[in-house]
Amino acid sequence: MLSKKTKYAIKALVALGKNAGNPPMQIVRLAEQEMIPRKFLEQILLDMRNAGYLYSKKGAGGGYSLNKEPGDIYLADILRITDGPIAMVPCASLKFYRKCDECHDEVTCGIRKTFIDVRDATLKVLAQTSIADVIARETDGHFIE
Amino acid sequence: MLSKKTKYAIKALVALGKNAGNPPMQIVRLAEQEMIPRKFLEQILLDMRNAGYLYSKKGAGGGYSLNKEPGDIYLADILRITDGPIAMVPCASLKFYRKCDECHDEVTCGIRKTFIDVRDATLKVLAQTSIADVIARETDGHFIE
DNA sequence: GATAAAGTCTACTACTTCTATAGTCTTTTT
DNA sequence: AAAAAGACTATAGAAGTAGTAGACTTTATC
Repeated sequence: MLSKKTKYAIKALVALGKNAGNPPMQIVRLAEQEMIPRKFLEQILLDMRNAGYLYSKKGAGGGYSLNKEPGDIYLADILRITDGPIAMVPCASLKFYRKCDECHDEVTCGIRKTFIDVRDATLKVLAQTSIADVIARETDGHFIE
Repeated sequence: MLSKKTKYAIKALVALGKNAGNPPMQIVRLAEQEMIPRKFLEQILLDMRNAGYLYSKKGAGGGYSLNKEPGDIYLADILRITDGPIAMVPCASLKFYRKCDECHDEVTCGIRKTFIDVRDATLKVLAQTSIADVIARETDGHFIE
């Protein structure tokens, strides 16, 4: 399951993406608008800023804005910042590889192979879906339905 | 992340799959062989028995065996028993659908649409990979490497 | 240069879920 | 009757998640 942290992160990025062009958005406003606990959002934004996805400005008139194009921010990268590995087992992770405690021989592990396939399938979606895509899809809904 | 419960479940099914044809396997033996805490395994096997995947027999000479062909037990079904939903957000789940608390309008939610795609990609693997496949893949490794 | 408006950073608490263990009961075989 | 198994329920400890608190720093503006 996706953590709330990650959902909040995506929502915040989407909101900031829509706000592009305007003056930066304050945490408080963003929190109210997206119904995210303020202090929790604060931490999340900080993480994403430190990862280079957001630009922040202190002081009066300050706030947050995107540091990249919405089309260049992929969900896979966000998930990794907020939730860590995308793979369902550590030994199948690309960026957070770790040996599984339960695993004796990784080379012949049938479970591992399957979950590498799952990881690849998941990444095929998440590494190709950007914040811009999410925004685009928000309004699509009416036509599909 | 996959829970230990699920990993243990898969390992147990694989072991029982290999044991097919022989007399049923006792929990204690299975636990020792697969290095799974005995009482924890007990619960897991019980869940899978109640879900119809295992056959159990009490008393001397009793134990556990598969109640289906290894080729008819799919990982997706096991995951659902032990870990619940496969989708990363409840509102994108096929079998455990639930509204997301953070979501206002599900129809236009761009996040939901993306995670339905992820779910479909994941299921394409997990709903087509059986215990028999996992067993087959265990020995494949040598040739691939 | 003082004040206020922002973000930064660290620590902590409450809650929930996961992992594991314990113990008692039931069934079946010998 | 005794022993060998599984069935079932309760509980404890550990880890992770969500959220809160508060003191600190930077910047704009008057």
